[in-house]
Amino acid sequence: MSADESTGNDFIRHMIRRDLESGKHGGRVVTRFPPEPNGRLHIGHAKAICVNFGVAEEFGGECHLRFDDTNPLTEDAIFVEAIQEDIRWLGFDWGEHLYFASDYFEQMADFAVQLIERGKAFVCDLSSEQIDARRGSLTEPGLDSPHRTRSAEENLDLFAGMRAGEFPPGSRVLRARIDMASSVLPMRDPVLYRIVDGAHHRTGDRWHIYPMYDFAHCIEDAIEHVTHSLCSLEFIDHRPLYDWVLENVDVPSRPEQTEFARLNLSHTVMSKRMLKQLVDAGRVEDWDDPRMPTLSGMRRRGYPPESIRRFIAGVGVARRDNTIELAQLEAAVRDDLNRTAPRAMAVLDPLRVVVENYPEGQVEELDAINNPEDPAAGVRKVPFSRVLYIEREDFLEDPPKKFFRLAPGREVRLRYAYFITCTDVVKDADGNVVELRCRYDPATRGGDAPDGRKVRGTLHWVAAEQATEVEVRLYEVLFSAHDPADAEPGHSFVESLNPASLRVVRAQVEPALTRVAPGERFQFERIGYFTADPDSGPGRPVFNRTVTLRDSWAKLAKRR
RNA sequence: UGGGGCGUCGCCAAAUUGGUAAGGCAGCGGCCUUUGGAGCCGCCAUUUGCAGGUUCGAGUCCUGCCGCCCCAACCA
Repeated sequence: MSADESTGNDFIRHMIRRDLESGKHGGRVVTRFPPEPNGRLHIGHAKAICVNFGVAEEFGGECHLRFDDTNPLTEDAIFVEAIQEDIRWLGFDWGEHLYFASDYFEQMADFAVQLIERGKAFVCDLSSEQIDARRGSLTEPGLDSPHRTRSAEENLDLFAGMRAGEFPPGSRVLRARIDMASSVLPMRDPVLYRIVDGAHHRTGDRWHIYPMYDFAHCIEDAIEHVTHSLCSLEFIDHRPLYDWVLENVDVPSRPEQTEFARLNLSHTVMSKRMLKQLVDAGRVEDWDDPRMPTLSGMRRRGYPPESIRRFIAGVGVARRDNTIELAQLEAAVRDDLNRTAPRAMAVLDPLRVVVENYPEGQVEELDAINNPEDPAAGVRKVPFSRVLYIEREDFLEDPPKKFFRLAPGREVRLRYAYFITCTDVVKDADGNVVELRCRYDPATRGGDAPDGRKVRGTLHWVAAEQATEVEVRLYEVLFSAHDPADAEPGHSFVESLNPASLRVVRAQVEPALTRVAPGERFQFERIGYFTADPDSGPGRPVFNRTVTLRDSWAKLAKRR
């Protein structure tokens, strides 16, 4: 990953540098991020956002946030707000440049009239099914509509009728007159306008006709004087139509479309349809469930926005299909959190330890470093007393080779506290270990042995009396399949949902972890990074596991 | 199948006008360590889908194959 957030040498930036040198577009750079307000943003959108805003920033241009709200049937104002919140959170600012496609409806209708007057568009009375039947196939040309040769006067009259709401939805459309035999399917007399019944979240019932993407998008770009219209690869077949519309209508500028490959992430799905299905079926809590690849989900999961930007910069921008390993995203998240997250101790699966030679009733306040990577983070006090909790998996009665933790007769260090030696193991009637009896060495206070003796293991711990029990949500990948969307024929992507994607435990945490605000991020020493969920109450935090620490012991143990 | 896009290390991704294969993630060794974390050091493509050709020289040019993805919504 590069030091700054831009790779600076992907094909798009090369192109823009070339354009700047040649003076194309008057030496200006104007990009845009054009979300449709019909769902929440996900990590795939983050790439488009970073590319568009990033490029504008780097070349002294501007990036417009434009809602592509041309389909009132699927869109909703609540997404307009949510999308802005997510983009701001990611760290981008569109300044004055907030636009809505719906604000251009009047101009678009005028351009449609221009096309009609120029004999480039016609009103077609065919039904959707009939148009479909006449589209031809990949190898066969389509059939001309019987209405293709209507006079401009008649078309103008019919279009005015459509606009006035004189015809029912589906009864007529405005189509471009291009070429029904084109090998480029979007050029086969594409629909430009359809009649829609239903209120638009911004224009209400003012309109009865709505423009299609291919007609609307290029005009929106042109109206805003966008210079570089960057979109995903799937639109490459639409570029001839994008250019055709702009050539046949009197637009104020000539934007240029360039396509790049969208982001795919392993172990998740990126389609809005599938994400919505997970929400609707209750497979996840909501769009912002911490397991979702949505920006709101990642925010709640504890991913710092900076880490997402670094991640996007690290994977680059190119034209080939790609699926990035989840591990790469997690590496970016760890890299950020390692530097910024204060450390604290929490025991997720407590095992009681009694330090037999420690005075009953005594409590010591020991110094603990808040962040070894950041001296400015300072130190805090951690209480130590006779009864403690350690992680159950940090003790093994019969330890294998290379297990450096606690075992009968073995000495380990309690981080920032003392060396302890396990002297006895207490079991219940079923033979389960329920308590450890240990002795401590008073000379090792703070964790250093004055005689210089070494211990291999250092354990995190918590003083039982002073600890608070809290809820901790342990997340894993949502899907166990590498590419869930690529399910076998006859099978659904939901079948590869990971049943262990959420596990809730009750943990014991040190005092520093009880008064935290939602969104605060911590490293639980030796375990992973956690963040306080919005579900947290005063003094009653709920923690989400953001990502585990790298665990070379787990790797070693798995190998044997 | 017509059209289009793409094939460089397990996953991403660089490589000025052809000049002799960056980097990141993952992995593997080692050092260091009061987090089995972090950090540090080292290893990890005689080779760019395949086969030919041009050239002193090809990932970059030419020819022919092979493979993957996208397009037949009144969605975007």
